[in-house]
Amino acid sequence: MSPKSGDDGTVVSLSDGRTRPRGGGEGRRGEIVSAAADFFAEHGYHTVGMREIAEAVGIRGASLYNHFSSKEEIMYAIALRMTRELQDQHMPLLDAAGTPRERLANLIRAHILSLAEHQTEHLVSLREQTALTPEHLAEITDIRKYYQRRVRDVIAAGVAAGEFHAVNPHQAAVAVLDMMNGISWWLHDGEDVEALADTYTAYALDGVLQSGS
Amino acid sequence: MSPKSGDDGTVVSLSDGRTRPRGGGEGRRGEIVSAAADFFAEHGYHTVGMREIAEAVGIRGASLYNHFSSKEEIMYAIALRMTRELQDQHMPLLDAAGTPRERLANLIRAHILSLAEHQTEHLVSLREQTALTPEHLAEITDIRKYYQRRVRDVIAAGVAAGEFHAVNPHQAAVAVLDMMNGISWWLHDGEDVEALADTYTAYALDGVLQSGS
DNA sequence: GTCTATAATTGGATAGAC
DNA sequence: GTCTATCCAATTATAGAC
Repeated sequence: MSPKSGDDGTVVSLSDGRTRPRGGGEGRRGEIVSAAADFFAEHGYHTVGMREIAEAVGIRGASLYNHFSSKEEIMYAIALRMTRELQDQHMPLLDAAGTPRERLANLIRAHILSLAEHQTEHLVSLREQTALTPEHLAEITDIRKYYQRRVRDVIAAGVAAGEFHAVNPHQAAVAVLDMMNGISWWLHDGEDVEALADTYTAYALDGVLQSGS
Repeated sequence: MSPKSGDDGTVVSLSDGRTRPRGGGEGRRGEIVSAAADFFAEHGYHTVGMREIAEAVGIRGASLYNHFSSKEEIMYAIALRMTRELQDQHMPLLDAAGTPRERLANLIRAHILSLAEHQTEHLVSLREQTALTPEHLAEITDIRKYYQRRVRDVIAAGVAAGEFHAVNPHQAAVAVLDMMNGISWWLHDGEDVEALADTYTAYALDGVLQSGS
């Protein structure tokens, strides 16, 4: 087994010809999460059975319980991966040097690019929140709220610096995030994601945040 | 039974002190749909049992089948009520006299007001699409697409008239609709809906549609 | 870590009396 | 139209061998 691969040797080919183990490098667990996310996105959390998920990764239903203690734990892993990944990768962009406008532009671009890269997981973690236990939901919600607060703060900083006209940073942050997250519902393969990111950056920075409301 | 009421006499009090039968005036069926929508919004379609819905309207689970042939038919009624209502009530606003900008402003306001009035149904019909049969989903999707096309067309008309700067009416329509529909997820009682409609109208007309992308 | 077999429960839907 | 009683299928999760 020469190129580094998943536990069963499954690999995913990248655009430059190299390969990486399927499932985000977490081995079998990552494989399961990715397969489950695809099914959940297509058919919804509750219509998908453990047997289907298992079959997709080449094992039997019962064997899933060697990796996750319940179906909900798989869903939780999806939601956590998405929210944490967005937070860990994007918050540094808001902490970096630059004007508020520049920092927000970087975040919007990064947000849309990761959303496009993990579209199914993102859609599932937005749509299937009711599948989470109250404790897990609370944890996910906290992370989301923190992310939203940070966006609000950089908008407020931009308003203070005279770069934006919006008078209500909280409401503007919600509107911009809802507009971006909506992309998860309709983005299809073959779309020019870079152009999409440019367009939405303009919608936000030269649009919503200049509307003077 | 003096004021007009539901089959069981249940009434809803309006802001001016008058009452109307609960459930949108469709009698028992409307009552069931409203109760189901509340539960679906709170806990998700699949976590809610027929027995719970029945109990909420004061009957037994089996009796629901005198009004709906299946649980999915209840969900379908929710989705159809929301999509058709938006279409029937709002398309005339786009057909009326006035500039594209004025007509779109009227639609945005009406969209947000009905969304606030029927928030739970709206959230459910957006989020629980995977609960619908393929046939019903296709029907709902067609109505949604038509609505979106009409918004795109009025944007295109506004661009042609020099009222808007957006170069891609389709993408701008999607962004504006996603931004508005996002409201369903977080709107809470006591919010000033009129002010919200004003703000979002500005986000769209003076924001996204002036961003020049 | 995966398997077969099965437990345990849930939940949508039906039958037939009233 | 509503009830009680029940069926039946599906599905999460466990037990214990390999």
